[in-house]
Amino acid sequence: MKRPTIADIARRAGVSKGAVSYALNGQAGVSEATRARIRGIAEELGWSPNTAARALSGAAAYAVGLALCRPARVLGIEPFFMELISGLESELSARSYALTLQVVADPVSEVEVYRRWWAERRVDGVVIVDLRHEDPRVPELEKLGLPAVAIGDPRGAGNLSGIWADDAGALTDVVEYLVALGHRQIARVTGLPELLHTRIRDEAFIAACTRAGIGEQQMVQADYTGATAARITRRLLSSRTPPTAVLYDNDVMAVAGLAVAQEMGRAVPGDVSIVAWDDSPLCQLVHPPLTALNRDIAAYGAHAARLLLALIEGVPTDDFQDETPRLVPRGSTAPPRPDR
Amino acid sequence: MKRPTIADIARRAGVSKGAVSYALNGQAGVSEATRARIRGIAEELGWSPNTAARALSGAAAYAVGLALCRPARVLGIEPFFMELISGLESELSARSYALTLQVVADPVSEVEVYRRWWAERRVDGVVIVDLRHEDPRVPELEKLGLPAVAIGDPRGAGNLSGIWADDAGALTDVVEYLVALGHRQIARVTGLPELLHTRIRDEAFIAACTRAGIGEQQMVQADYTGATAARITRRLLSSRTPPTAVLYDNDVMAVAGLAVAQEMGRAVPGDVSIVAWDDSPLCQLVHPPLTALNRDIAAYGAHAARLLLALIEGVPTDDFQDETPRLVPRGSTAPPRPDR
DNA sequence: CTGAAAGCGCTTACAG
DNA sequence: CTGAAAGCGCTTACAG
Repeated sequence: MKRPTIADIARRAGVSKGAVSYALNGQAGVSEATRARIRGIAEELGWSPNTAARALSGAAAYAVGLALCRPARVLGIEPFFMELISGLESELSARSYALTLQVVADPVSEVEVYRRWWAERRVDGVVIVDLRHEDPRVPELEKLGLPAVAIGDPRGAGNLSGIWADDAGALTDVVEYLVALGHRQIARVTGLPELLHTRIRDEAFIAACTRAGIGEQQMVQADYTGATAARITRRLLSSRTPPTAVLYDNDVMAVAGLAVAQEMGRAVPGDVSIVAWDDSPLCQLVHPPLTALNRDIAAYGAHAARLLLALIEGVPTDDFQDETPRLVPRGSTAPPRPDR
Repeated sequence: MKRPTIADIARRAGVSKGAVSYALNGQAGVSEATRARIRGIAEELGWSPNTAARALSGAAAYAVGLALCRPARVLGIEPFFMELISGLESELSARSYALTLQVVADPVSEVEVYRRWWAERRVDGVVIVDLRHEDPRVPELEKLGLPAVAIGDPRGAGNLSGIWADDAGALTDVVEYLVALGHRQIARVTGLPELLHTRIRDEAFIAACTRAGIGEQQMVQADYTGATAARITRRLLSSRTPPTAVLYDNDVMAVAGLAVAQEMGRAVPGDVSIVAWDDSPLCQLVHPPLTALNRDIAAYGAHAARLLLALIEGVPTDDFQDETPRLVPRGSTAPPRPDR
């Protein structure tokens, strides 16, 4: 048998379709008694709204979009994205919003996807990640008028609302901790240089090292993959004055760095200390477990979803600063050997 | 300005809306000349179909659903899901289908999600993963009539079409390889026992060991998490007759097992060989790199999407057997020490 | 091969 | 507080 529509409910309740719509959507226009009766009938009939019909009538699509611009292999191994998705989901599904996902090859096709989604009214809003310096997506989304929340520093988010955390502060904490342990030769293996947070961390790293009177700090650009991090780490550890501590911009690279140290017979943390940005379960999977900057990525996602839903409903919103990543010391950091 | 509709195109082309619809959807009913002209105008106007209107008219929703029933932390760390999603996506987006994702807490709410999706006509079909023994989702999906493709052994998929691979064969390969290396004490750390493929691998493991005349094989139930695998591995390696080779049911557990061996001062592969099911990049991130069963998960996803799309379009389909996972030997396996 | 029309299931002004 | 009606942008029989 066919699924019930509001017309069925209206007939059964002896009211108009309009009244049913008002009753079911919690809008003014029906008495509480009628509303309760209509709700009861809807429940009894097992009614659920046809989202297509809703969307066509100019109401929301009840869906939120997320486009991911990373190659499959990188997406797979970095726990970040799935944790973010879980966090988004927890808020969205509680409000019966669906999450529409698309993997894209580059920022240009990402903008294309947003344009299409919005034109087709597939989504009511989007969450963007990996904010870049002068990010082309920001003006484009503003122009489209598609509600959007950016995960990243507000300085790069234009008029979009954003969820952000104090990366510079967190990075400074790490440097000061390593300096306090006695390290003077500190290296940083960075993420993709075009990403805004990479720049912010770069600057904080240099500033913190300068403040500590360290001139020997090194930065090497990488790309979040284990392969690149392994190559760089081999080079760093083979140099005449190898660093005594290395800070990696994600968990995957830090794990790869640890493996290279082991492969080269260097003790961790005896010969070299290792710190990972992003304390995923990966960091506790290896031996020694990695000292890491911990942040609750699922919470980021949940906050982003809440902000976006508010935006979609026309509630004025502001940027949301999430917790600053916390340094969690584990077995991969220690004072450098005295002879160094 | 408002986005163009087929009415705008029809006016401009001097034809009816119906003709425009036929032309744009590649259906019979218009001459090729008219079709080309209408297509040109649509392009010029920047028209894109309103999916809500399409769906409401009884056509497809142009969306496919995927519900994931794993806790956020597990989802995050196991590369499997993101790779599967990437594979699905590659086929779906090429055909302008969206992927709708939802994280659910248990199989019961998973079925609820399917019911709602289908009632709301949010999706045209779904892909289900982690097939269980006597999986309740299978009869439910059959009853709903929601097109569905299962990733898993056809023996558990009922009338649903499935993408599967010969897990038993792959597991047998591993055992025979280890036996050929000289191992007699082989342990297997399994995945969730309620999953169908866990049972299939269990049986294959016992059969292969029996064929090789090995009585000492051990199986310990685990849950894909590093924490559980670490605990089990500590116990295994502490026993009076520790295994000389351990086969883990996913990459995460194998990496955790390696870390425990290192923590306990056991050499890998000298004291114990390690094999991982699922050769994700994780396996090559650690030292020594892990011998693993390699399969192309993105390809699984792509095949599943293709099968589902065919099903949605009413094309008769059959199960699809994907490649058998290939054993990739790396540094974590070797003959056992002669004194053992 | 083409046109005019009904209808999908909602929402939302507009009258009462 | 309630009802009748228009309309969202498509698709698809049904006539010509």
